[in-house]
Formats: sequence, structure tokens, C-alpha cells
Amino acid sequence: MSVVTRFAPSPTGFLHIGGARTALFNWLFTRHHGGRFHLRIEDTDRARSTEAAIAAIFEGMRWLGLDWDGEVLFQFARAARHAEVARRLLAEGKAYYCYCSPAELEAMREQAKAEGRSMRYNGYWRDRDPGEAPSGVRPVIRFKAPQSGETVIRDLVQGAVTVANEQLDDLIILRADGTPTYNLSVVVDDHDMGITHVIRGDDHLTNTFRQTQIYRAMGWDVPHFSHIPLIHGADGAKLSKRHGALGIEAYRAMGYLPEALRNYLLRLGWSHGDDEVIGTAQAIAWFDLDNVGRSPSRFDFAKLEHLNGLYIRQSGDEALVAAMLPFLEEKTGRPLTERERTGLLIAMPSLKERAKTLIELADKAGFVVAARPLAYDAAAAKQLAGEAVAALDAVRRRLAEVAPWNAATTEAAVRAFAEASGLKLGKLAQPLRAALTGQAVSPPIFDVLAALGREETLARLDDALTRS
RNA sequence: GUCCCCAUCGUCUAGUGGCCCAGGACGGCGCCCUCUCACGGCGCAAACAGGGGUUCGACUCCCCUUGGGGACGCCA
Repeated sequence: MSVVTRFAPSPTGFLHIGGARTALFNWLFTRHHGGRFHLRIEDTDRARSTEAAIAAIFEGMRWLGLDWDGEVLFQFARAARHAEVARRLLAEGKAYYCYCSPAELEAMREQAKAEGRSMRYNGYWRDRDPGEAPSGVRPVIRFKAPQSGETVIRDLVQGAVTVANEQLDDLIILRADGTPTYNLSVVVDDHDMGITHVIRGDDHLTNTFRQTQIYRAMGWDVPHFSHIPLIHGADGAKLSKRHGALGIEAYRAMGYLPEALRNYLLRLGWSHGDDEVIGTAQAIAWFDLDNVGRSPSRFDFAKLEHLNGLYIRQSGDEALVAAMLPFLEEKTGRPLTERERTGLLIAMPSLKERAKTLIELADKAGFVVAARPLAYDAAAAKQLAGEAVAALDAVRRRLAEVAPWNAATTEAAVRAFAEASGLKLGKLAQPLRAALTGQAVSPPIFDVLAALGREETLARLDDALTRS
């Protein structure tokens, strides 16, 4: 049997991290089995669905590299089909009109709560003669759920989960205004789309009981369910705006690479022995549902950062310069010059070893685009005080004669001078670093020289010498 | 409150009755490398929630307790 899956977010907010992982698992599972992966926008809540949210979902999926098959399905467009199914259930006596008012329902809930029952709706209209219907009230259609026995879900992740049918009340499938509710729409769409595997957050587990009952009532095949545990914040509480429940675009803005985020999300709740660094091709080859864990996990930025640093180091220099550019130009507030771009490329091999995010990368690359004369921070100013100046002056004269100009030639020149004057390299490297970057910390000093080029290097040295 | 689910180092996890006085990774700490910072290498501290069973033998199976989570909408 070929596999058909879907990711079905509701466009009422942005694509958050939990949703992204659900999408990733669906995508991985489908690609692993060579099936079809669909995207369905559950926009039946007209009041809360927004175009912006839909755009954010598309954008987030694309950025993460999760491509879907075929056209995007908008659930609201299928409302007539959903209503048709509701009416069929009604015609077959598997559903009924309910005329209870919201106030009456509220009272029933209160009573159920007081009695310690979970069954909310008391089935008032279930077997009542429609002739008793109050006039002027538009009824909802309720599903006639089985009242005894039990409903069992065979979940590929959670195992067999059973609930007594007495626990479940007759849910509304069609609202008074004739629009379908979630549990009906999902079942109809999943069936019509030929979905074979439903992989979603385990907050849907209890919905699954009712959905299963609808499938059975319609005589439809029940798909395989996999309810994956939710992702929690660092404090163990449900992910909210306070923690990591940011839109996926926020992670992009924080300078994370999509491949790193994919790897991180994959390892949250899924494992393959002791493997930690798993590229996408490998993930597709390995991913399956039996290694998905059942307990919720906490989102850990430190580990994401570590992974991101790993992927940054593995990335090509040119790609990194391109990826970092927006972050850097945001700092400079101007487009970079040719000399600066070239410098960045030259410095990238040593730069990328020092950054865990693109923001950090842009930060460390700051010396390349800094405007003369440089501002020295306290540690740098300290390096440029006292006898360092004389040494710097001598080094400047040696450097002026270096050709061609690169890390190896400049290093040879400075080392030779250090040896001749009996100085440790550090005694020269630190003042140089301060004069050229304005800081006491930077990539290896000769990489800095190479990245700046002869002209800029000598000019910055002159700045330092004339200032002291 | 009711129902459902979960429970190994701080965090993510390996472990499917003996290979485990529990392994890996992140984070922490220390050392090495070294022109600073990183990277890298080496090492250290750190967990089977508690209590009962079952068994020759439990991290692994069962029960209870405790703790955590989720669901209880004419939202999705």
C-alpha cells in the first residue's frame, strides 16, 4: 500500500515550532516510503483564519525545505461536501437534530462537572420526537455516538489506547449555521484525500476516538494514526509565546540554518541509536514511526545552537557569505563594498569556526566592515598602551614590504620580526589585533590581515599609531 | 474534577530480563593545543521518581503512589 500523508495546520497563527516538527515527521515518513505528502489549510474558522498566517505557513515550509505534493487544499472550500456527509448521517439515523441553546448546554456542563462526569451533553434530543422541537430555533446536527462498549485506537506511536464509550458525548458535526465542525471536516477530508497515515500532535488523541466513530459510522477505512508528543518549553510547561513557541520565521531571524533546525527537531522525540548529526538524506533513509518516543520533550536552545554551529562549519564559504549578508547589512545600514565582500570570503574559513548562528557570524565579521578610524573597546585600548606602540610601528614597516599579501606571507614577516627582536608572537599579535579590529578578540590575526588587505591594514595601523 | 498519555544524568536520548554498579550528545567543570577567541583532543561530575510484586535475575514485565502533560467548545 502506498503512503499518503498530510500536514493540516489551521491558519490562525504562525507556523510554530511544534507544527514544524509535525510537518517534518510527516514529510520524512512520506519521503521514506515514497508516498505523497499533502498540505491542507484548515481554515474553517472564518473569524480567526488570516491571509498572513497562510502566507507564513507557506513561507515556513519552504524555508524548512518541506515540499508538498499537488495543490494545497483549503478546507473551507469543501464545506458543502462536509455538510453532505452530515446529512447522510442524519438520513441514516446516525445523527440527529439538537435544539439545545448555548445556555442549556452551559448548564449541562456545569452539572456534569459537579457530578464528576466527563460526559457533557446529556443526549436530551437524541431520542426525542422532532415534533417537540421549539419553533424558531435552528438546530445543530449531533453525531449519535455509541453509548456502551469501548473505542480502541491502534496508534503507531502510542500503542493501543482505549476509552469507554460512556465517556464520549454526542458531538456536534454541523453547526446551526450549517457549517461543519472540525472533527467532521477532518474525517471527511482525510477520507476523500485517501490519507493512509495521520501523524499529528498528541493533543489530538482524544479527538481520534470520536473521529474513529465517524469513520465507522460512514463505513470508511480508518487510517493509521500516530500521535507524537508535544514539545514543551525549557521549564516543562506547554510551549507558549514566552518560550519557544515562536513562529518558524523567528528562528530564521535568530540566524539558524534550516538544515540545523531540521536535524534538531528530528532528534526531539525520535532517535536512531546514538546518532546525533543526521543530514536530510540520511534522515529520509532512517526515519520511521517505531522510533518515535512517547514522552514530551523540552526545547533546548543550547543544543540547537551547537548543531547550528556544526552546520555552519560544514557550509561552503560563498553560501555562508550570502546567508550572512542580510544580517551584516542590517548592522552597517548600507550595502557592502567589493573590498569588504572579498574580505569576508577570505575570512570565512576562520570566521565560521567561531559562530553558532548567522547573527554571531555577522558579529564576528564586523571588523571587516568597520569604518575608520576604529573605535577601540577597553581591552583593545589597553593593548595599545605603552611599549606596544613602538613594536607596532616596527611591524608596520615590515608589513609594508610584504608581497604578495596573504595570511602566510604576512605571518612569515611578523614571525621573522618577532624572532629577530626576541619577542613572543603574542606580544605583537595582540596589539595588532587591537589596532586592526578594535577588540582583543578576533579570528587568527593573519587571517584578519588577509581579509583586510594591505591598504586597509596599513591604514588602520596608521590610525592607531597617530592616535597614541 | 473526569478521561487519556507519559516518567533513565540539568536537557535530548540509547537501553525491549542477564552484555548496564546504565552508553552517547548538549550544557557544566578541568587539562592539552594556541597570537586572542573558537575549533579540536583528553578527562571529571551528573540519571534508572518512590513503594510493592513477578522472576534464579529487573532500567527493562505487572500493580499502586507521586510527579508531569494533554483533552474535556456550535476552536482547530
